Amino acid sequence: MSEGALGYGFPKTDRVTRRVDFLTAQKRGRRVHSQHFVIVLFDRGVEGPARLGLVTSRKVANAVGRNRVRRVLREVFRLSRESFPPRFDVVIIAREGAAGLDSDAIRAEILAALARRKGGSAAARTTSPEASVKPPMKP
RNA sequence: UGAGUGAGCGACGGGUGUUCGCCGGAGGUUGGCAACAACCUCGGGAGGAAAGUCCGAGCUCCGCAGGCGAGGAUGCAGGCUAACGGCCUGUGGGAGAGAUCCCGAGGACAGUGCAACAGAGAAGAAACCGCCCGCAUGUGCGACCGAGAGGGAGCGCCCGCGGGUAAGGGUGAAACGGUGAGGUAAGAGCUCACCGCGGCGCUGGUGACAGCGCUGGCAUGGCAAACCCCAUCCGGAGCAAGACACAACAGGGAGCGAAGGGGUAACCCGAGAGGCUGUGCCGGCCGAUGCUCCCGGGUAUGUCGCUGGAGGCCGUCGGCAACGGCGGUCCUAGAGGAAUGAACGCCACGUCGUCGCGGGCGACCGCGGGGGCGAACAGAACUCGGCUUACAGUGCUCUCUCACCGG
RNA sequence: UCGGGGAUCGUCUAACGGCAGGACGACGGAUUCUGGCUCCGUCUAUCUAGGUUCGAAUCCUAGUCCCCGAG
Repeated sequence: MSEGALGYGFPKTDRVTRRVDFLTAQKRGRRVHSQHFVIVLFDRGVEGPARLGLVTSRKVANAVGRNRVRRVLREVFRLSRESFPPRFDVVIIAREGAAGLDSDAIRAEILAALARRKGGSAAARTTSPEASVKPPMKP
């Protein structure tokens, strides 16, 4: 794949697809909580793009509602790649009530949570990964 | 005329544009020995219930001579179907004013059970209050008869014995046929008429059953969604089935393990067979519980199973119908942390105001313009046939209610 | 995908097909100077919809929700 150029695509390599990866991320990763989501960030230690994994249990909604939440979360990931640090596995766990939100509310909540992480304990680590990220190109 | 209510039946379950994306398919370009990867083009990508997972099958693996039993399911008849607990057409019941709808609808003389409370009595019954007959008969009053002794109809109160009876009272969800008449001491299917029930016969029907006739006085009380009996059906598991290819680790086998040394031996030491440091040399590090190869097993993982099928639509023929035959035509989801989306529009649709035009005596209706609001239930995970449940709107039929208009 | 179990006062739990009981709690009262303890009394429930039965928490059917197990 083309090195590091962040388009708006969402190929399979940018997803967490193995159960083991989910488990290690949830076991070792850092957690950021918001009202309707839990975001787990785990540094794989290997160079590569950010990968997204989604967890929506049956408590969130019925199948249609769970699908919608996942699609919107993917859309947030896809259109706001600069907010997701490379090398990290990002697992987003939806909580009860997430299905009642509209797209804008979900986007705002996720981005706010990620920004809070940077402003917090991650400040010491500075922005070395983020610096190499090119700003998103115009569509 | 309009609005609404309830019930039933049927079909449907929006279309489309732009931008950015997703899934798998075909073709092409580039890179690579190849597997493959990236990109480009083309066309495809949720449902009537995809849902619940309640039945029935296909498919796959395991098991299997046959019989009996256990366990489970079904239960009016005939038909349809690959099959079904499904569907169709009927039969018999039930509900309703009606359109119409509902029914697990075999057996209670095979056996075992259950029925609280009330009531005399609750199962092949009983005699409480009653009614009737016979016998026995206490006490008070006592018309009347008699000269008297005494007898004594009758009335009041109290108390039996034996028998008849199942009509009446009352209890209950249910009391061993119902109503009426005759009959009787009083009563009783004791007799009769009608109804119900059973049996037999005839007729119609493939049958469930229906109609008619004769007959029995009725020993058919209820509950089997109590145990159960009878009849029929059922081997078990499920695509995480199952098949194939194969890492690591562990297991088995073979080979290597110098010179030299120790030990009876297994084996050990060792300047080292070999490995790491990208490769070669030097150097460094590790190093016999090691290294290399082979074997079967088959985990992680990958591939297959994986979608063209008891398929949809149209026509025609047979059938009341479910359905079937024939002909034509169409096929376009196949993922695997799980695609079919997001944003902004346009057009249809429904609804609420409003404006214009047309129709009608009128209540109102139709068409058009512009605007606001709304759009359900729900997401394929091997595939079919059903059932059940959820659902915005829309069509038809029937019922009822209200408002208004005309007569 | 398959299998099992459950739902009863606010909570935890009982109940051969026959009046839904108990404990804690709540409320009211008594006792106390007040509160607690104690005593007395009261209130409150069968998950939903149908069906069988004279009668259903119990039996049957459908649905909703919860819990557990197997791969």
